[in-house]
Amino acid sequence: MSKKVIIPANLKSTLEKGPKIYQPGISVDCTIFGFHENVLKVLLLNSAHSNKWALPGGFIYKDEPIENAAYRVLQERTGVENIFLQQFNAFGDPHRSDPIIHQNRYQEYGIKIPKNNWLLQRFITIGFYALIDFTEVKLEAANANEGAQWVDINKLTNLMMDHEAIILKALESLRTQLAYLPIGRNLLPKKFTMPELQKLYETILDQKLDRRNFQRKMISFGILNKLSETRKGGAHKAPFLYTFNDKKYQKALKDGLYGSW
Amino acid sequence: MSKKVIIPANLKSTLEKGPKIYQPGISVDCTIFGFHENVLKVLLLNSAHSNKWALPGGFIYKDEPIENAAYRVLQERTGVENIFLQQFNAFGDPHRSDPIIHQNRYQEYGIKIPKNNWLLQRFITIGFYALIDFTEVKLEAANANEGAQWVDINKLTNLMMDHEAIILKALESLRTQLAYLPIGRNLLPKKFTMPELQKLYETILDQKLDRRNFQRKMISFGILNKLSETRKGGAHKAPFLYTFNDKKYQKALKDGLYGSW
DNA sequence: ACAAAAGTGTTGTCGATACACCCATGG
DNA sequence: CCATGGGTGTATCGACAACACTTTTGT
Repeated sequence: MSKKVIIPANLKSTLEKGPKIYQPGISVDCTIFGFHENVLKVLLLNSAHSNKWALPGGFIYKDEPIENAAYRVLQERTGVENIFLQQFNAFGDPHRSDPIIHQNRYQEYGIKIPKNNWLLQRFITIGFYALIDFTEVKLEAANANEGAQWVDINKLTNLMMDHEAIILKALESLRTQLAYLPIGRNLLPKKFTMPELQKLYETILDQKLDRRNFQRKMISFGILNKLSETRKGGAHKAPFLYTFNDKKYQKALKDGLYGSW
Repeated sequence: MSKKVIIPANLKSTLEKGPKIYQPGISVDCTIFGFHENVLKVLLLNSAHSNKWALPGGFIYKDEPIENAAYRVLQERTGVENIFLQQFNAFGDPHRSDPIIHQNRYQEYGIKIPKNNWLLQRFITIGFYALIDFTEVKLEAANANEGAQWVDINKLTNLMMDHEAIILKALESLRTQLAYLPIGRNLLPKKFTMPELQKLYETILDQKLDRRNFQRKMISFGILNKLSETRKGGAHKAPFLYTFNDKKYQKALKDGLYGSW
């Protein structure tokens, strides 16, 4: 897992006070999906020194629900309010966390982690995935050495620990959910066109879909409002804009797109 | 969560050595589904004194994968080998575990848990559900005060902490999986009849299904072997027996019953 | 005017549903 | 011999996939 936004002064205090204020041995990690220029991306942190990518993650305060901890991480990294957040799996291989990673990270600031410090012990992480409107995120470097960046999901490389496996599992879960829950509400801007929505589906599913059948199906779900405006400025015929019908969207989130058996 | 099979002598050692051999603050809880006499049941433990039902659960050894811990719990309670085991959710409300429960439990053996003992702290539990062939389970009382019993899922009452919520979430997950994964392999005896399989589905889904359509659909999945034997002894026409085709069943477990999009 | 993208319509196929009939068995 | 439950067949409906034609827009 990774840590919340910190400055060196806080690092030391985390080492000492960590076990007192956090649940020991547990973390949350968030796979944050965004969609931009027809590419599905994941928000990752990179450490200038270690040259490894990491999922945004954090610890859980002693009196904090797990979901809140995940939400806190998202807020810190993206500042976005309207987020779809879903717990999907716990990762607990005994050797998934590598003490050396923490050692190196602290080394960058000239700090040596004492032996047997809680940070060096085994961590079980609870994985969440989040869907976020790319256009609403303003990336702010936590500090000079740690920046957040969007990374193409098909170009993942050089990830820390088991973070790549976590992302792949998140994607798998997202695909499964796609089959019976509406998405897009959090991945697209308020107003969007049908082709944009279709591209999103095609990207997540990694598969071409028929333009007309897709449109009919989406409309049949009854969660869209068709606007009379069109998206001007494209090179060709202007497509209509849509918004999600919030009420019906929420209902579909609860009951599923197809109702029950 | 609950603890593994223990005798009083072990209770004290758990208090002291617990934090050294187990991951602190984390447990696993197993919702074990069985099917018998057309009723879906869950395997629960009851404490003679506390008069509360609890899910079989346990702790995770320092060097043990989470799944192994869950499997260990299943083995201890059921002795069954062929088990479908699935992680489905982590439960982490800060106030879900109640120190008084542990105090009372130990009180039964005349032991008082020291203040600040690890057992009294917050626990996050990782929920698994298991599907088990009812006929293969031999319930053995762990000790005089703690017995395991099958409880009708529609008659849950007086459960410990958040265990009822965990079971309901497990059932919900099971229903969802039913839509795209084969089940039954672990819930039914080797040989079974189509009406029996149907009853299983109807029970899990809590819904009547058409006899003939159900049969056609099941056969179309291609995971069944029809035997030439029939189930004699019933009051009416003898139904054919089936077995699962293990190879194709495993394949369906991987790829889903409908393939991918 | 034309290429490229978007809107809209039609048809065939396959699976899901609904129902009807026949067969076997125990009482 | 009849009530009950199980095996098998068929008609219909609807969802989905495949495909064609028209409309709009920028260049």
